[in-house]
Amino acid sequence: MDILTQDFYARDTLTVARDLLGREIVRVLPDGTRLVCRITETEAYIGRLDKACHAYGYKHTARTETLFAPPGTAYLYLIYGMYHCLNFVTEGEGEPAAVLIRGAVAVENGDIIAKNRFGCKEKNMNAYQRRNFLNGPGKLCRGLNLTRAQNGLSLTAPDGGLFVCAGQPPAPGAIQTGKRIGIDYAEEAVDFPWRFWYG
DNA sequence: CTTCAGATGCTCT
DNA sequence: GAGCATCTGAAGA
Repeated sequence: MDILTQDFYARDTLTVARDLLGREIVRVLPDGTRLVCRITETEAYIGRLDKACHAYGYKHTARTETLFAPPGTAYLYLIYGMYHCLNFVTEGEGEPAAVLIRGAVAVENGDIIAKNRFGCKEKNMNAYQRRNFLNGPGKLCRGLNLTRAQNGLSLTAPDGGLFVCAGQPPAPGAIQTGKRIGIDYAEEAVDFPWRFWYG
């Protein structure tokens, strides 16, 4: 198992966001079951200069403390009262930044992920469910059974039950870039092309 | 295919 | 009290 180390996350956030495409998120359940999915869509958030980032202007609050944690830390928070978003902390000492995981495809134990999402087996999903399986941050967290209970976990320690493996990154030419989703409040930052996807 | 309202609770002012 | 890095189901074109 080639688990990505802290060096991977301790880089420029835009670089990490691109480089995370094709990588595999491994979620080890308490009973040892491995839920695995491949990352297909990411977004970068950089507190230093990005009004869409929770820690814009180095703002410290109870929620943003995780963004100041070492690179390779999982940042999870509750959104709209009922969904969760999974991020990976990037950059380095004192620089609050992270990559939001917006989309993925199931690789291992898809039946359990499908059960978390729709209460059925992967094979029994209808066409609409297949198309909308893990293509959103809230959907991904629901499928992998991730909540704020995992906030602050280290992604570089295998015993945490959440880490990322090397996987198979796409060819650079296959990566598409665009504006981020759902941050209309962020003034000039709404136009930053910090969303990456492929496939 | 599209738009649209409602759900639901934490976070920050 | 206002707003939120979302999703779903229903209804219409």
